[in-house]
Amino acid sequence: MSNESSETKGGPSVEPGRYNPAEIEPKWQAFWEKDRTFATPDLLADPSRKKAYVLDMFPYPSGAGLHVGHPEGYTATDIYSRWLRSTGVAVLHPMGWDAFGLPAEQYAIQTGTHPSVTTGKNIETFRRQIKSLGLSYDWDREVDTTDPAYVKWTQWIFLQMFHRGLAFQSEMPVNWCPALGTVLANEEVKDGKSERGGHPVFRTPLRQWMLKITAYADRLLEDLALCEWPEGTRVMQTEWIGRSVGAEVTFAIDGAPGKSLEIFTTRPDTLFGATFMVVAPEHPIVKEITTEDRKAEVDAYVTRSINRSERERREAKEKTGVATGGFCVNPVNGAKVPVWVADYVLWGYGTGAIMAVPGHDERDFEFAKKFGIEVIRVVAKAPSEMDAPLTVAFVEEGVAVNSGAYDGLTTAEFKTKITADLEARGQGKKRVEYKLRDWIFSRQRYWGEPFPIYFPVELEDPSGDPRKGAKHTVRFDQPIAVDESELPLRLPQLEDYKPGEDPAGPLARALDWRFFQKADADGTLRWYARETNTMPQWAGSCWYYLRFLDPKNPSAGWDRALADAWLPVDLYVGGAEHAVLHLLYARFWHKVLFDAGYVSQPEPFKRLVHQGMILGEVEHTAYVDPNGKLVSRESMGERVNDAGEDEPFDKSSSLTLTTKKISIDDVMKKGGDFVLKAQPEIVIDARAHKMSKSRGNVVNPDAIVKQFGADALRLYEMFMGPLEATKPWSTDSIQGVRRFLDRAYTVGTRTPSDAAPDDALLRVLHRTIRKVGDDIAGLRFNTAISALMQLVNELFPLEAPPRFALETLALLVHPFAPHLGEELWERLGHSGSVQRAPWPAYDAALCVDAELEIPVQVNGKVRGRVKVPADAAEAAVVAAALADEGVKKLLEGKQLVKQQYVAGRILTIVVKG
RNA sequence: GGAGGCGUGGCGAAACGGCAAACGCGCCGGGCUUAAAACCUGGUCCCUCUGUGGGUUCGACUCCCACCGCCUCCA
Repeated sequence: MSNESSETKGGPSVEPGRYNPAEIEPKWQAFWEKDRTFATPDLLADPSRKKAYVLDMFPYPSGAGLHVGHPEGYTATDIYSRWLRSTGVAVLHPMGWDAFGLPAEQYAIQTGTHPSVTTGKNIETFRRQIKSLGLSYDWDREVDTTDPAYVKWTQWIFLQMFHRGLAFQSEMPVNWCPALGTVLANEEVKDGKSERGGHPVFRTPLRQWMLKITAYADRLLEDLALCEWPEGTRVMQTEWIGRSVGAEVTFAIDGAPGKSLEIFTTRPDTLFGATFMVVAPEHPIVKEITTEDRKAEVDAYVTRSINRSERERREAKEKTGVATGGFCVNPVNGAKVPVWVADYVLWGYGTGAIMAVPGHDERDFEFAKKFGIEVIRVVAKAPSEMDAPLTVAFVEEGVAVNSGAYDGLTTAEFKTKITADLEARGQGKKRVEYKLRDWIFSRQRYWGEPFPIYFPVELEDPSGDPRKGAKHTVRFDQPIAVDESELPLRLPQLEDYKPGEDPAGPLARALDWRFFQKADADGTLRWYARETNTMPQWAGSCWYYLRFLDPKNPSAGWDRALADAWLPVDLYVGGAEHAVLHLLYARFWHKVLFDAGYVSQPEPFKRLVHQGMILGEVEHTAYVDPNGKLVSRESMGERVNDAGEDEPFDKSSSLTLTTKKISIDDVMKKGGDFVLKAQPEIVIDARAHKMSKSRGNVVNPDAIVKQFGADALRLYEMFMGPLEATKPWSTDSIQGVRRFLDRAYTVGTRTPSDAAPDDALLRVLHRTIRKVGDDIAGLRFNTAISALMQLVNELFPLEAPPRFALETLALLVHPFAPHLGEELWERLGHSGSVQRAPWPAYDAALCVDAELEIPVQVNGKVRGRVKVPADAAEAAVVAAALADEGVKKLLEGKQLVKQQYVAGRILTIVVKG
């Protein structure tokens, strides 16, 4: 109600009787809540009804609150959902919180506040902010992954995997970061340091829970065909799984009858070019094969390598390795080939051993060159090039050369033939290998789901108490599942959340929680120890879309009948940063549940869309050297400074440059560049950057809602450009959509006339109905809004617009600007939500103008325009065109070659002579 | 280095292979006002002009090839 200038600074002031979002938005939000307007219909009671499950990737409720990127995807799904509901579809559109995670725990470490308290507060903020946007979620279905009632079923799913042998323990060399007190995934480690905080990371073997995602590799790959997903995302998943077909080949070890080395290769056709073998430093054969004289060097190398991370080893610029002194025998030609150990071969992939073919593999070539090993060409573009020297590895396919009886075969033929031949001789077989590894599923942290697993404890003194330090051994090799009736297994309260230097994690210190006694079958009390690792943050988000189906069910994670009715998710919207891991993990869990009979759809998410990133406002920056001299863009280079950061420098003077913000008023366009008005020879940068605290260009949605209203924020974010595109923010442009809402309100609240719309207006209305509906279905919200703007511009001059026009406006605008839509609908005399009114229908015949102006093209150029009735036949259009002076002149004395009329669009005539 | 995407007015953008620039921002003028903002109203020329060069086609922003530049992800 307040229109004090201090509160609306920068935004439009509100006069009485005008559009005032501060008044109508809370009003309708309260109405929806009371009216339960967005309650999910009971699909089981009405199984024939069309359904749509519309889902947003639920957020991690961070302390920073909502970001303008969040409303982008949320508004898109909201518009889609509201539109679907008004067309009679049963819609499930829920929201929840992915609330386990590191920040709350870090905060707890610093302040001693329990993470559940921090999490609760953050959720409250997020919920308030999201509700202020007028999003049509069914809030009765809200879920929180940290809620014990939710954790219960996360643990239950884990047990299903455990019982199926899909969850197992393994000693894994992991990325252990003592500072963070956790094991990090490979993608969380950059250059030997943690991505978060930059703490050093070490390779160390640690007992870990693993999930056997590799067992599903083929199905995860194949079923991508069922996913209507962005091409890029499907490609990324495919590459992440990394299926490759090749052969496992057995190389006998020279001088050790009966002993052999198995290698995996995708290029068995290059076997004749194998001039050495390489085994991973972890390979057990290293010990057996290394000769006495090589032992010291090999041992030193192996020790050094094992401490390097896999990533480091893969990315290493310089190949390293040492010869073991041992030899293998090439099964195809009996040649003796030396065996090397080198860390560019990874123990986790294939068999941890390769045959090295320097002629046709880049890494092998590099290695051979460095160590002076022979390079043999066995593939060539043509047989005549069999002796062409190799200056780089020839990795393409071609025809076989120098390969005995196989010479002349194409790469593909050779692969098939040699694989079959090796198999017949028992020296190899076809093998499929994946880049995908099993998923390291445990974290040594507090704020996560505890594993519902415990282990027997063996005491040196059977009457001792392990909680009081009695000597004991935990039998990790005998994991026992917590009985389902005892779920959820809750986290203990702790005073101290710090991870500490013990990789077992903070839960290991909760002795009263960790150790407990239980009676045996014969009645004797025995000690047990709980698992002290917790699950990673991914766990909760792997199945939240299932809990939304049945969020309050105390006796099951979800009801199977509800899953059958609602799945799959019809539209899933979220950031591209989850293109690989979250989506792959969730698909994996889903398939496990599918196999276990808890869901009957093979894939969880049918149509997936990634909303584009919203960047900060465009900034104009000039480069300045230390003497204050401006340096033009083209003489600027980038280099790495002593601190290891990229920095700009002047290529002519070599001085380090700093950036200086330039006001748009001091800038002008020259050619394709922006230059300073005062010094046009200085080219400056004009671009938008990612929003970040350090850059100070973060836009807070709360402030925008306060200044312009939620409908304006929603509309602006949808009007900026295509949903998937990266777009720069512009506060100036919000004024434009706010102005539109203002005008829509002004015209929409005029007293309607009961007269029917005239023909022209009627056609505009029908065309707009069609356009807006089609665009919503295709998620083209920017063009739908443009059509609504045109409609309002059309209606604005009318003092008393026809009632039909105003009702159509209210109905069409409501998915985008729901508060305004409701207000207009109410002011037109309706009671109840506009959401319950049916979406207007259009008449296709009324979607075109009665009379069209058809351009006439002669030899590729538009030479005239003719007005014809919309349904005019080709002959009539041609006749009209020939009557056109300009066209007639061009045709005189020429010979007609071709004439084509594209109905309603264009008439094209081609003449010669 | 690889994969995916994108290059259209001063800016965000629009355009089933068929009138390039809809819609909005900004800018300029007029009205209202003592004045300004807001609001209303009109304008935003010229250049066949869609990153560059080729090709397909009666016709290319759109399809194909090459190049240049930018972004994202992976290495």
